[in-house]
Amino acid sequence: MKVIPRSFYEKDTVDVAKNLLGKILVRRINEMLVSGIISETEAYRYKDDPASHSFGGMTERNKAMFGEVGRAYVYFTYGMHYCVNAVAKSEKYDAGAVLIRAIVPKDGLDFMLKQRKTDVISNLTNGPAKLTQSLKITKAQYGEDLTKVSGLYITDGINIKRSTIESRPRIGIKKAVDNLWNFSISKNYFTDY
DNA sequence: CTGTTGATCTGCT
DNA sequence: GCAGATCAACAGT
Repeated sequence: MKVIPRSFYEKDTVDVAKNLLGKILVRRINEMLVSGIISETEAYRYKDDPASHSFGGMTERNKAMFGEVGRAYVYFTYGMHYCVNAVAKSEKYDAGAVLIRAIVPKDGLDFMLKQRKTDVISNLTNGPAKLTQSLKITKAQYGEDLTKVSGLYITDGINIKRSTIESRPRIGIKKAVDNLWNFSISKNYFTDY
């Protein structure tokens, strides 16, 4: 599997969100690999996106969104949950990131089950805070380079046809509801597979 | 400094 | 369907 180069992330945040579907999110802990196929993403942009963390300008928490593309933006929310984003933006914007909302478990099932303290595989990584728990992603991965084989990176995966991508309003968002920036692989894609 | 709200999930009702 | 866990940003005092 080839690691995805930085140039992949130097495009419009919304396009990168779509392109990330089907790619593999890989977490390396010591020599062990834990990974999954990215099946749902959301785009968060900048001044034109009131729902984005970066909308109000740079803060200590969101500064990764203004930094180099192809890096991880990890944030803590609701007092107990972490979520992962891949920093991605075109030259037109100073900030932007793609939230990874769901993956399909691939390698390291045992580890994930242990992390989540459950035996229901379908409930392992089907939410943004669930997948970070399964892959043991925390603030320690803040700013990690996703374009190199490091503790956290993204590689090539399966090919997704453009027509099998579904768009919806982003989940749990009240602002900018007209932006259909939640992207997922149609369930039919997996049942046919 | 204080109170509210949130890109959430779990467990109970 | 709702409370609880309880951190960071923000608006208001």
